[in-house]
Amino acid sequence: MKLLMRSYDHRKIEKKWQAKWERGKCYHAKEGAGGKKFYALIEFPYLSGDGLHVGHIRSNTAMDIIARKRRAEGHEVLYPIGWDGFGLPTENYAIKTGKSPVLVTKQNTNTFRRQLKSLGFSFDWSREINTTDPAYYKWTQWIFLQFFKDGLAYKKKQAINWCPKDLIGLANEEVVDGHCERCGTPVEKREKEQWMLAITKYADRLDKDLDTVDYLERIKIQQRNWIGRSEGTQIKFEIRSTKSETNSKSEIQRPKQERIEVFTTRADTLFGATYIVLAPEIANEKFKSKNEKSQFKIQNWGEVEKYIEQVKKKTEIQRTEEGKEKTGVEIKGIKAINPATKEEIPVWIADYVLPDYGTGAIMAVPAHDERDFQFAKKFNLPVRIVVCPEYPAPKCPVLDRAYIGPGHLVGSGTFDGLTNEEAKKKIAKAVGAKPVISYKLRDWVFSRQRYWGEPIPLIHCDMCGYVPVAEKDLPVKLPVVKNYKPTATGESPLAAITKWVTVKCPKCKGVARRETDTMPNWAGSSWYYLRYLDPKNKKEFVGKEKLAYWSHSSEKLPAIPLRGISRRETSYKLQAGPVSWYNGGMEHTTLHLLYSRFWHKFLYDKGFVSTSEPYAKRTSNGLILAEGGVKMSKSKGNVINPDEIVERYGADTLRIYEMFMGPFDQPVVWSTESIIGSRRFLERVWRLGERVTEHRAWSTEHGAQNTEHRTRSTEATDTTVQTALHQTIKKVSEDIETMRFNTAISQLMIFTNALEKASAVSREAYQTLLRLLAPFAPHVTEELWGKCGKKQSIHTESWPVVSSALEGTAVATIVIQVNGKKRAILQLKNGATEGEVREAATALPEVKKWLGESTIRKVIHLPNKLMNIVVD
RNA sequence: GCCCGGGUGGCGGAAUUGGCAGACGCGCUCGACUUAAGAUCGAGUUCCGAAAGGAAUGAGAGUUCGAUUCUCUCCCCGGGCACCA
Repeated sequence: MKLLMRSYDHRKIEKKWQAKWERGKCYHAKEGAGGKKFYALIEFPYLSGDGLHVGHIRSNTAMDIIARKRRAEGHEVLYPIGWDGFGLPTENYAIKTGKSPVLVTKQNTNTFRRQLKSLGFSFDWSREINTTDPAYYKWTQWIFLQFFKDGLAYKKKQAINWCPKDLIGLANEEVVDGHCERCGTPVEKREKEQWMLAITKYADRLDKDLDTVDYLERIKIQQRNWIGRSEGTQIKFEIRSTKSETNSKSEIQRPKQERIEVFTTRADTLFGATYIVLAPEIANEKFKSKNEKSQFKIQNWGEVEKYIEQVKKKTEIQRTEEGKEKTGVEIKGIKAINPATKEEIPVWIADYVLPDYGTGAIMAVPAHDERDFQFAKKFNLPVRIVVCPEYPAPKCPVLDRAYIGPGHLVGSGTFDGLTNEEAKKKIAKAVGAKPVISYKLRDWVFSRQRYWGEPIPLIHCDMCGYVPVAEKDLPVKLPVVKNYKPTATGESPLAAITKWVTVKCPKCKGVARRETDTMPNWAGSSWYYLRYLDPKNKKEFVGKEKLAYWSHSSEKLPAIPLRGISRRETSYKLQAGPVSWYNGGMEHTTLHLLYSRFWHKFLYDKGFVSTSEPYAKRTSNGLILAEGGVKMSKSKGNVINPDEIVERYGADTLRIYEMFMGPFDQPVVWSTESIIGSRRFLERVWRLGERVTEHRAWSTEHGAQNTEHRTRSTEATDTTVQTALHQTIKKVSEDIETMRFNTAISQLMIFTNALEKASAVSREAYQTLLRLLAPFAPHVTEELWGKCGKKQSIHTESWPVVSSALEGTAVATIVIQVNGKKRAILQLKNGATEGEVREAATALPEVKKWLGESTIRKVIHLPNKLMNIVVD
């Protein structure tokens, strides 16, 4: 085992400074007068029983570095911390151990708080919040009621994703490959009454407004894909009973016109639509009663119904596992009329058509859609080519797969010869189709049938329906119960507590029942960043002044390309905040990040917040994987406990190590073996202090060891050190902004190496090194700063700036190439002309050798950088 | 299948308007110090070659005086979505 340097005792130093900072309230956001404000945010930890993960430290350290740099740059910084507590892991743990979730939460909070404090993050601890605190979830409930009052929270009976192990309904976002995101059990479908939040009402703005925020491009792309905006048209198909054609006697068999509307993005292929397909669920709604009333005589209704039943029973996985193998049933007795060709085409039902996308019905164009093609092949339906890549089409080929590319129209009457893009609009217009935008995004299933969540603050009265709990009666507190176990019936355990459930209706005072479903664990985190601004407010979820104060905290953002915004309507004022910079995990992109944007937009529409987006900037860090490149997990026993690393190497070393491991936005593999490098670096910085000779503190403490160094000159005369110093200031400053922490640290190491090799270590150079290193390693730099005789904290120092006078160098290093291969390096004066460089270069023996007798064809010269001499 | 990343020494990784490939760190080798080990310091460490030199950034082609970087074709790894009409 490696031994660590003894004079740098991280155990003593780190505890000492943490206590001092806390006593001095050094990192409390001051809320003084004006000035630049900066709100740095990390995702507050979920209070799992496993304690802090090295992944938390990666994200927290990054934002801590940025927060500390901003303070040094004169910003007023808010960097808060809190706890996300509700949800299944805590509840399951409580059930397993028999402890109450409240107690478990308290214990976990204490663990997390201790661990986070041991790492020296500059959090404002006076603003701690906890989503399970009634004083907090009162406002989560209050916001829910605002949704309810606006009709955006509604109850709906529908087939939902049900996890048979966790006994809980899941949101679409929580289902991964047909399995429960949490426990991996295959998800079943269940008909249940659920509370829903109408996030789809905001689909358009959630997509469009991404243009106004500075998120990593891949985050935007992932959200856009999830929202799944697509522009198309709805086309009406008339439905006729086939019997009515052959038997014209009966009036009943000549019903009023019936229509099916389909959604398509390929109106250009309408002439190739050879059948239409309904989602089974839609067919049931549409034709069941009509069939019974014999408006339409469907000859095989029994068969159709049987298929509908089969589909209902299928689980998500069964549906996906079957993959491309299509199933379906023709509805016999009716036909649809293709509005372009006026032909009668058959009507089918099949589960490859989804009930909740578009209209739940499609026109099938087998020649130009892969799924329709497979279906047509299986059921022997006609394939009609209407788009050809070449025009005029050479001859009609037999397709072995659908052609989905662009081309010119064929077999489409007067539209022949048009490009399919032109035809899209013209055909849609000709058949009176209206433009429609569809989204993949679904409304958010918002109820959970479990104990450990915010109770939904509604009361059901037989007379009045659902009535909101009066604002003065909030919060609706979770009752203390003996049994938290979920019930297999799909009812929350709260339903069993008669005393809690039975209440008076707030409206009519009759006997009524409380809603017993609770909210999903995403509720509390959808607005927590607002509560940090005013965590103790009893009257409002956030005070107006506090909100206004921090809502202007967003930095001037760099110009970001506004993708397509010119074409889209921007009728409302767009502004992002209060959060200036939010870092977190990629895994929350389509969950928490999307949900909280939705909540914020709603609050904005209600006038409660003044910005249309909550986060001006969002970045994301890669995962930390266990050695071997696998995920850390308790079951694999490869979880790194940060406590042990802090104890052995110190918080500063761990922070440096995690930032140095690799590119911040990419996954990195943990290597305990490599940590020593970060520790050695800090030890070298420590030892370097002993060579800053003119200071008394060092000379008294370490006098005996460094008499040799003290005799050397202390003047900062070494220009290479000066140049390196300014390069370092520049590089570190830039790299922090772009989150390239690994190369920032590498530069600090390079500079440290340079100082070690220098004949003398100037006080200026050393202290600047400490200031640049301080955000990364706050404790050891604070200690060394004190040793330099400073009375004030290093973390109140201003950020070093590059002095432009020292940036340029007098000497340029020029690479000399012959035929593109490096052959020599020249040191010449800055700004040497091509002639001068050429003369000097060709004089060099190592260049001469390569030039030989051959003639020079060409010379490429990049001033101060490179010369390439091209010969035969 | 579609959409994002990524592929560079024994390992983590540097290198951008195309211009010194392998910075920085880990590991390893040799040396100094030490009774010894560790720590520390010094030298070395892509491959082939004794050297001169040559080859090399997943594979192959192209553009260029010059390609890790740009273009095309393909392979592999990670992540996301997945019958979304």
